[in-house]
Formats: sequence, C-alpha cells, structure tokens
Amino acid sequence: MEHGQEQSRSWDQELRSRGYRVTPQRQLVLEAVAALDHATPEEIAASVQRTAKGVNISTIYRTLELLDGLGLVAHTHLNHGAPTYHLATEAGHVHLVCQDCGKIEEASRETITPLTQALDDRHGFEVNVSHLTVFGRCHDCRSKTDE
Amino acid sequence: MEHGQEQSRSWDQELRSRGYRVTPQRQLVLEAVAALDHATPEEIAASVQRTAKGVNISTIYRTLELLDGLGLVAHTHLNHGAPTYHLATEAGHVHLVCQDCGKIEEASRETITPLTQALDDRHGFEVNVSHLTVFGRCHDCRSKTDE
DNA sequence: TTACGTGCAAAGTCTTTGCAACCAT
DNA sequence: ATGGTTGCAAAGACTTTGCACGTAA
Repeated sequence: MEHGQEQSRSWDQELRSRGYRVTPQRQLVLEAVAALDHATPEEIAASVQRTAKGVNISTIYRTLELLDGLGLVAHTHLNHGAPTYHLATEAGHVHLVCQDCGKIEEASRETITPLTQALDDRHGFEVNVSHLTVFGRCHDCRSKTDE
Repeated sequence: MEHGQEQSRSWDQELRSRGYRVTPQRQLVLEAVAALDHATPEEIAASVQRTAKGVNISTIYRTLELLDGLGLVAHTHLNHGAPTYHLATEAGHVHLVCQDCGKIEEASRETITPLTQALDDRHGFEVNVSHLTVFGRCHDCRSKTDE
C-alpha cells in the first residue's frame, strides 16, 4: 500500500505546523494504532516493544492523548477497562458491544445517519461518530435466550 | 409521592425472590441513586454518609454491581472517570456529552428509535438504551467555533 | 441457626505527574 | 542552543478482594 507514505507526510506536517515535534516514539505509536486497530494503551506498548527497544508506557499515554487531541486518532470505551484507540481516518463505523458474550461487531456509518441527523435537527448536537459505542445484546445471544 | 412505597415493595421482592437479602445498606444505596441521578460511586457514598452513619465504599461497589445485574439500576460512562448510576426505570433517555464544554444534555428515547430500529433490522442487535452515551459537540460550542 | 452481607485494610488495575536527561528543530 | 519530549519512579484515581464479624431470614 503506497498509502502509508501519503499519510506519513500528512501527520508529520500536522504535528510540526502546530509546534509539536516528530519523534520516533510518536511514529511508533501511530503505526501501532494503525496496525492493531482497537488497541488499548498496554497493547500498543506491547506491540511497540517487539519493533524497537520500547516506548515507555507513560509516553504511550501522553502520545495517545496528543494524537487524540489533534484528531489523528480516536478512542472509544468498549468495556469497563482501558479504552481502545484507532486511526481517526478509519473511524467511519460504530461499535456494537454485546453485554452477554462480549462480542464486538461494527455497524456502518449509514446505519446511524438517522441518529446523527435527528440529534442535529432536534438538539443542534454534532455527534462524534468515531467515539460512539452501542451496548446491548447481539443476534446470537438473543436467539439463545430464545426471546 | 406515594410512588416511593410501590417501588420499595417491588425491589424488595425482586431481591428476596432471587435469594438476596434486603439490608439497610442496599436500601440506602438505591435511595441515593434515585435521589442523585447520574451519580458516581463516590458521590453515592458521600450522599449516604449524610443520612446514616455511612456505608463502606466497597459495599457501595458491591451493591451497585448487584443492582445493575438485577436490572434495578443502570450505569453509563459520561467521561473518562468513574461511571454514573441511575434508576433503570428512568432510563428512557440518552445522554449527549459535549467534548468541548463537558455539558450533558438528554435526548428523548424517540430521538433514537430510528437507530435502535436500524440496528435491529440490519444486525439483529438489541440496543441497551440506558447504557447509551453519545459524545460530540453541543449547539453552543458549535456556534462559538462559528463553523 | 446459618449463610449471606458488611466493614476494613490491603492489593490491583489503569493513568498521571515531577523532574533530570535528551534530542528534534 | 533551547524548549519540547522522554524515561523513570512515585503518586493518584478508581475498583476489587480476603477475611472475620455481624445480621436478615
């Protein structure tokens, strides 16, 4: 994918133009987020250990906070534990988390446009889709309980 | 409100019928959840201190977990910190959390029926509405940024 | 009476912070 | 050169757990 090149250039500039520095740690974290998708800070740290000598966990947290603030990555809370991070560019979907079996599905952006539209119309509220997680019961678990 | 009586009776039985005991601590916690609405475990603990000699924080956690499991209360994550609890019976709304100013609005259940409907139709997924929190930017913050 | 429930304290998980050394610009 | 960044270690916020005592049923 020649795609990686393009993106590299763009976030480099995004950082520098705002006065932040481009460091190897930040590159590694961003790569890990892209590669793993839906990874927790710990998982990102573990992933980065394999590649380089490692990035300190507190640097991971600081970097994720920065990238999140810049809109390069986004996070969502899929369970009671740590949040998971993903690239903002691949944020065009919503997570459906089953509270019975824990399975995580994805729903397309179109599925929720009625919601975003309604909230905009009725509350003037602009939904952050990449941060949206919907809890409930999945198809399989509903069948089992037979209800 | 003669309403309180009714509810008292019903959750009493709900507990007993499932083999759990009705204790003063559980009553106090449930009352606090009802009175505070959207309260964190710490806030519930603080509220209960005023009334009685106090309920230990670990009992608060254990009680909330129990009541949540029984479907008497529900929780949602309004921010990065502790979750907030509310009565399951007053769960007929969704929270809109502004990521700029932190303001929390509520949207009626009707506003999101298109979503729940779509997820049911397309994924067979049953949405847990009382657990749903939508992040984004509120009307005021959008105006300020003038966009 | 007899488990279930509670308080207490200790431990666990996840995250933030202070500070000296470091390095991208 | 110089101020943003990092690593490290300690502290913090939030939650869970083990165990002896207390109490609802």
